Amino acid sequence: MEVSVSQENYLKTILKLERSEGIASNQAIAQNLDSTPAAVTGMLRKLCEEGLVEYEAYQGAKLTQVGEQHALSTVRKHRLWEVFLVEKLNFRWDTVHQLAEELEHIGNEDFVNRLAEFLGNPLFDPHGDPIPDAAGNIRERVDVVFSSEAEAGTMFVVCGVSDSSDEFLRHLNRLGIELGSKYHAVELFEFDGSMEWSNNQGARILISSGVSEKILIQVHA
Amino acid sequence: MEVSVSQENYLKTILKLERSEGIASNQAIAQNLDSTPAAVTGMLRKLCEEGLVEYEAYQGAKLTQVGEQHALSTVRKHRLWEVFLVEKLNFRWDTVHQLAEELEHIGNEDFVNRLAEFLGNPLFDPHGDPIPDAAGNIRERVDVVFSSEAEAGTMFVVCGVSDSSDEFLRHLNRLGIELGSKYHAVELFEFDGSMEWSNNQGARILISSGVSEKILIQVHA
DNA sequence: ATCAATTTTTAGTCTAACTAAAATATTTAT
DNA sequence: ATAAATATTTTAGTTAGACTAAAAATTGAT
Repeated sequence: MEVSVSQENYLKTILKLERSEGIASNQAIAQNLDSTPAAVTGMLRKLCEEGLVEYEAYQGAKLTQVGEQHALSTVRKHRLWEVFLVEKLNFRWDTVHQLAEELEHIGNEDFVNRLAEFLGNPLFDPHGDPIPDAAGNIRERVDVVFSSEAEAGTMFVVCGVSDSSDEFLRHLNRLGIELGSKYHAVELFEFDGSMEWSNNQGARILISSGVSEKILIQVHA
Repeated sequence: MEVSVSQENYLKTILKLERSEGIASNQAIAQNLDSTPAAVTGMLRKLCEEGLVEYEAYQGAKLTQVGEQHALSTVRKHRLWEVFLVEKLNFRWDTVHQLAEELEHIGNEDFVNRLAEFLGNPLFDPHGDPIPDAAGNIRERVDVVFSSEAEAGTMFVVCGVSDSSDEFLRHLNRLGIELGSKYHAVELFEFDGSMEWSNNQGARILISSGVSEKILIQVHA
């Protein structure tokens, strides 16, 4: 049973939509993959025939056990490669997505597991996204909230982003924000939802609500 | 200028044939890629239009400067990935070819160079094949001969193979021969060209001419 | 029950690479 | 120099995989 690159991208998208919306609608899949609902119908039929997706006409798509394992394996590969690229090859976190998008389609389980082992079985990728283990289990993080929720006066650590686009990550680079950065929430401006943060050197930065709503943090005890 | 996977495989094949035969004939290319001369003609036209190959009808193909650089870069990637797979992920040398064949088509110069740097800019891959440097220079080895040439009484080190097929490498595994193995040529049997070697523990093995003609060695001074 | 939104069907497109067989060019041997 | 053998190219069409536009069907909300 050969799964094509395009098919793997469908599986990944369906996994994501299933987790966020419960079911993957045709239109949502099309939007995510920059395609059309008609094309999606065709592919869902094929994936259904191959036992990767449960699909009844007009009822949207869900992954089968097999399909979900495959999708999780692809996500696992993607995130492991991102770790490799950042930690071993010294890429910046805003430049690894496209390469990982290509690398994720190569090789079998054995290969991925060796890669994971080599990297020390990391739990999170450079954007803070959890890496599924060999069995497909994702340890979801607890105590993680969006930085827009941080109350004035609290200390926190940046531990993820909900948008891994190059543009957003480059913006964070300019602000000097990266995974592990520690800040103090100085003030929330009700007027526009923007915030002022200070770092442990006392330097202050202003964060727009658009940005603070995409940064994941853990508040210090 | 996008070069497809298939095109990169053509370039690699032409490079190989050019080095061994001076020019790459249509038939030879077809044979190497398990295709037909007619298909090769079509692809050579396309590669010529894209400036990767010099090609005049009926005259065979040669790489242009650009085409050669591209082919060398692909070979570089292939061999670096083989080093990665064997040294970092602990694959055996007879199991890395297919994976490297897929990995070699991913990413740009920057990526390869970082990979090389990470691996310590190795000069040879796990089969003893030289790895082109970033500029495309291959340091060909000197003092290397086929083991079938070893005279009785000499000591030598295995430093390469001219056949990297899984079958051959697995055969060497069974014989206990690997890169860096040291042997003493005990005797050459004129009858069938087979040889007897002994290792530094005194264990003796019989090597058929078919095998000794594919093993590259450096004779000890 | 009706209408708007969504999904599916239909019919056909596109790209990249391939093949078989006929036609043409080149090379080799005489 | 020329015929025969060999190699290459042309022609015409195939295949695979995924896509599109527009028409038809279905669903869900009121």
